[in-house]
Amino acid sequence: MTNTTTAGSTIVQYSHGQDGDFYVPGEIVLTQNASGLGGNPIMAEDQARKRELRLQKNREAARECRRKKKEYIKCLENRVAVLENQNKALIDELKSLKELYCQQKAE
DNA sequence: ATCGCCCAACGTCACACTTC
DNA sequence: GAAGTGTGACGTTGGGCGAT
Repeated sequence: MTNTTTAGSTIVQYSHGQDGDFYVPGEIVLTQNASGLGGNPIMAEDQARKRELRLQKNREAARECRRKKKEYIKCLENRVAVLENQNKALIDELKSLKELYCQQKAE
């Protein structure tokens, strides 16, 4: 599976490998940032490298964030199931206690 | 076969919050 | 206060599935 995403003026491609996703960087487009650095190619390259690093970290952070969210939702669903069972049991108990009470009252 | 719709997963951006 | 981190919002993609 491959994916291509356009974000602003950059093109990002990624694919699913055996060990998860691997990143295939597209052409790095240097816009006004490069000229803002006085056109220094080393500084621009450094900026681009920093940006790639930040994007990669954020990509992993987003994955982890989604994983945690899914886990949290599963936890909540489990809790709902447990509470529903408890509620059912308490209703049953109340019902039998009421019946017992009515029987004793009739005697 | 293909079209349209829905869903899950993804990457990126923006922004709030935390850490140093 | 700058750098790092977590997360909501958004747009994109591919796969599944029913209708035609």
